[in-house]
Amino acid sequence: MREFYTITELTREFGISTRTLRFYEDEGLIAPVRRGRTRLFRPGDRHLVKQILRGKRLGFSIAEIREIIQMYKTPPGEAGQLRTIIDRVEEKRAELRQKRKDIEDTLAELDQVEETCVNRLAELRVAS
Amino acid sequence: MREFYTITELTREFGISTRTLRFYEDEGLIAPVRRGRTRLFRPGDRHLVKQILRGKRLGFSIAEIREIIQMYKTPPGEAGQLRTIIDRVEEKRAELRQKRKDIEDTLAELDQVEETCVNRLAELRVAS
DNA sequence: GGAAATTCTTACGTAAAAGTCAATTGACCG
DNA sequence: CGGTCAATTGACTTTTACGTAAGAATTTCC
Repeated sequence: MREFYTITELTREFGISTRTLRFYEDEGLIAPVRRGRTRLFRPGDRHLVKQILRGKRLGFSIAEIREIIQMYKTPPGEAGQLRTIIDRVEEKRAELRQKRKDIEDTLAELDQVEETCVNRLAELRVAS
Repeated sequence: MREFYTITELTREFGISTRTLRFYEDEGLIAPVRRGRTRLFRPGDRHLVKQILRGKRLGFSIAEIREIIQMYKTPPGEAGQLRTIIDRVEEKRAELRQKRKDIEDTLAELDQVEETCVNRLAELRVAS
């Protein structure tokens, strides 16, 4: 595993722009180190970018993604804080399960659509 | 099943604004009938709204939702068109399967977070 | 060592998806 | 018939998530 990635290496790997990565840094989602003014992305930063893009695909806003990322960085914290985190984790899981159900429902309806199409095609073949 | 719903009935049921429903109409996602200038939503319109909101939860844009909705309205079409639809259905399914995988991955990471928290809580209890 | 490429900051622009506000217009109720 | 409540259209505003452009500083390559 490489020690550092340049910004354009990551933009190419993930198909995003430099503007986007800098924006994510402004938003506090990633914090690459610097050599002079130039950003150096560590493997951990790269993994964060993956998680961010995964969140985006699922329709989470930057603010929501920031919350999720903060969960990943579980701080040593005291008991009350730990329980708060556990609660938030459960909330996010509920959201994700809802999305998963939405997906299953949509997939089922698309199956229906395809079946209808296939049947009509069969009818067309019989009629010809 | 009721014949018609008013706009505010639907806004209350789904927790959205009248502006939103009118916006969806402008965008061609729904087409409620009119009594004078007032919109009357039929059960079919209501179901469409459900599908739209499901799409939104999954992070689809209005344009993408419009595409999906058009698939549901499978037209009688000729063979070539039917095959085009089948192809598009398969594309959407691929997208949905990607999202489902993203969800599974995120859920797994959240499980990890929770486990870490629970373990630390246990340590705290031992130390006390 | 000079040109070309990469990176940086700063700032303004924009598309999508509504929110908000204003001015009407019916529709119903006592 | 007067009032009030719900609905409509139209215009302007806002927020999010970047795009784009300008100009300076580095770095890299021949």
